[in-house]
Amino acid sequence: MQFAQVLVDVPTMQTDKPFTYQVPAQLAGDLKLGMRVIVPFGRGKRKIQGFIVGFSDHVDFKGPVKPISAIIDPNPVVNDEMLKLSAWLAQTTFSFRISCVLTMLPSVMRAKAKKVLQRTDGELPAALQALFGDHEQIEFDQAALSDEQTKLILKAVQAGQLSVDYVVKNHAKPKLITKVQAHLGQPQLQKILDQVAKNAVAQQKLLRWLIDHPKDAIAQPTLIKTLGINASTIKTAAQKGWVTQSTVEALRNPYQKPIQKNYPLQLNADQQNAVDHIADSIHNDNAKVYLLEGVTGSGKTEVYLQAMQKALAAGKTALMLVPEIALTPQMVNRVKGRFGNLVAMLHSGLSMGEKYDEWRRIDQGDAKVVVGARSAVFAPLQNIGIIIMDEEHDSSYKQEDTPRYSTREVAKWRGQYNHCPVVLGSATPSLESRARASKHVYELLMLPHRINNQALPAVHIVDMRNEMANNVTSDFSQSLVDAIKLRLARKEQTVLMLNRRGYSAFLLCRDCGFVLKCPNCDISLTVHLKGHQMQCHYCGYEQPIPNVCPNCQGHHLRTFGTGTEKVEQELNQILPDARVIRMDVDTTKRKGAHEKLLARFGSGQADILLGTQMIAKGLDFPNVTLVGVLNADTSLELPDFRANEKTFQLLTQVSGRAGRADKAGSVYIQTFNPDSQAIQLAKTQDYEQFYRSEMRLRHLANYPPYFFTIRVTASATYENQAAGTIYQIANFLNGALTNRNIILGPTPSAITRVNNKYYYQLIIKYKHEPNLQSALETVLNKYQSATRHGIYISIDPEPVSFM
DNA sequence: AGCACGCCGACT
DNA sequence: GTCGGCGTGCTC
Repeated sequence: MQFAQVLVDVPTMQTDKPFTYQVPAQLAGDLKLGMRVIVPFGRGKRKIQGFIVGFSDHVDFKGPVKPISAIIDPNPVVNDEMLKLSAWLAQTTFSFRISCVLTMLPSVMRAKAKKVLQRTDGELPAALQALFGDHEQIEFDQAALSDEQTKLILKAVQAGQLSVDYVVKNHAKPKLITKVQAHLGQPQLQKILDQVAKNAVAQQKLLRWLIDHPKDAIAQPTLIKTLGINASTIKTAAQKGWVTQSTVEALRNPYQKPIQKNYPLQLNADQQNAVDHIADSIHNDNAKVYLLEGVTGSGKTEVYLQAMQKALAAGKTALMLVPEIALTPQMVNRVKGRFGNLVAMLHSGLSMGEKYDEWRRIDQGDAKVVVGARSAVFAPLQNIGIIIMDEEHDSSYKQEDTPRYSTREVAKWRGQYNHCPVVLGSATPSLESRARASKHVYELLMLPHRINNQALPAVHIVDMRNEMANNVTSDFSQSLVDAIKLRLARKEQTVLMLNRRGYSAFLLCRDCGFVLKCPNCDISLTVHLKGHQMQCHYCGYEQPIPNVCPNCQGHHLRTFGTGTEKVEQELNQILPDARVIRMDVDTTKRKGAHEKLLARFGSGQADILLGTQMIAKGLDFPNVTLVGVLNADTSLELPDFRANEKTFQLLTQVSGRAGRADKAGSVYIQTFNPDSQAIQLAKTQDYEQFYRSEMRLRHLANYPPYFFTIRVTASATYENQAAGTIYQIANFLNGALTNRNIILGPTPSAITRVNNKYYYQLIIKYKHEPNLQSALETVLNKYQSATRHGIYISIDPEPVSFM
């Protein structure tokens, strides 16, 4: 194997193929497939990161072949499965293979090459001399240097006084700790202890500990802390030969709190049936996809846990995916309580280092169960026995930037590769999945009953048009207020949902009709009382709330569209004694804030939990007997064909938060569209009927699941560039594709300008389109050079929204 | 991406 | 004449 095929870390169309490199003799024995290496690339001395994707004995490339410079990690970081998966992913998501490889790995492996300036010989100009000081080499960070300095440096390089070198920076460093262990036997230590000076207290403490723990290897910092001694005592002890110090890899474990063990629960007949079916596939290496449709509170989680247990019992591993927001401590404790140290967690709350450590635990085979959000679908588990995807309809499973993969599709691919079942679970499956179950592509498993046959909560629809007619300007109907008061009196808890954060959606001048907009985006600014700022939810722009109209200097500015901040204020007025916790992006930004707020609510330190849709999932608080939805219309009014589906799912999910233990629950849904299908059916929580009625609408309008969809977006600095490009693409596609598909648009995207870039899009609806893949690849190739002019094309297969 | 080459206008 | 602006092409 003289040559290696290397995927270079340069995400462009022209470099999206393996490059051939020589295997130098000194690396020949160590190089393995999937290893991360450093290679020279380009004319200069530029060095970059690459991944070995193949070996060969001959070269096809005509031209000089360079040798691989070095190996980055001692072991391969990408296995055979991941190499194949990355190729498939690159093709189906129209993205670069290297981008796919990098998304599968922890972010610390996104190495960046650093330029370093090295002194060679001769006197440097005074200005540069000052820059170097005593150092022989410094980092060449052009951004931190002035133009003058850069010029001087380039001159010095040409004159041979300096040289530019490249260092590929690797952040993926395992954390190392020093362990201490007794080196002598107990009798010898005892003898030393007897002879040691009476005032050498620290040494005595250490010796006593060593005598008590003859075998233990303890982390040095822990030993220092427990004994109250310092590092020099241990150093001296090592020099005297009492102890040995060794450096080992420390894996940061983010959940070190002791977790209460829990045991499998008794299953009801439906649950048992589901577990039996899944177990059957596990034992027969059958890559079947199951749709587990269970009403809220039907015990899906217990089915998951017991199915995973079956996989472990068969000597295999288990992967469980959950929406990011549902990774609550409750969920974590439940899984950890069942499988203990075998569990690795992957979620956004971990630091980069912690994620890397968890990844390594999985890679080394120390963790057999992985629980995590979207990106955990790439966890380097081997010999997977089951993949579970909870709340499979959740939109957070779709990655919204490149590679725009669907977690569900990746999970199914891995199911095929590992010959294991994939379980998609939901109370409100996506219509796509439910339709596939009807066509027997998936096997449908139903959990129609709640645990202990508990009744579903009673749902009341409150017609807000009547409330308005009664001249009520509050965001609360009288019936909802009465219901909350009743819970307060009974010392029960309430969950209130309003799907809009901030104080109010926009600020309007009643004199001239002016609405304050973001200077960078085509969107109105949201009023936030906290910090007294107007905020853009798209680009993060902020400015103080104006006192007078910026347009006419009038004083009649009014806020419209209630957000959670305002509701919190209203609650304090209507129910001054109620203790309210508000949970939205603004109150949960800090690390751990989410958990803290939920823990406070769970322990009864508040009466009302008010939040955006982040409170709709997975919460299980037995004392919650009332759920109020303040405005069910926000998601219904979206200009998206999935508006009904999203509304029904959200209402059903949030309703499921009420009455989960022995107390009956009730739900109040306030709406201006009480007759809408989505809201009427959420009342009875009848998913099957919703499915049937919504399928009819989708069929009539040629929408998914009857059609596949793909979105092509052109973005550019100038509006005419974006528009011009998308029209050219539309023309090309009309010629290149068969006439059996439908192209919607081109149109400006719902928010045409975001962060000073213009977005235009078109949507292709198709059933079977043989030319699609090649036509879209042609589009990408054609417009690849346009990136130089700030024009970008993006292709999104099965977008979650058409906006 | 990032770098070099190369072709044009404006300076010591 | 040469310095440096940016448009273009290539990287094993």
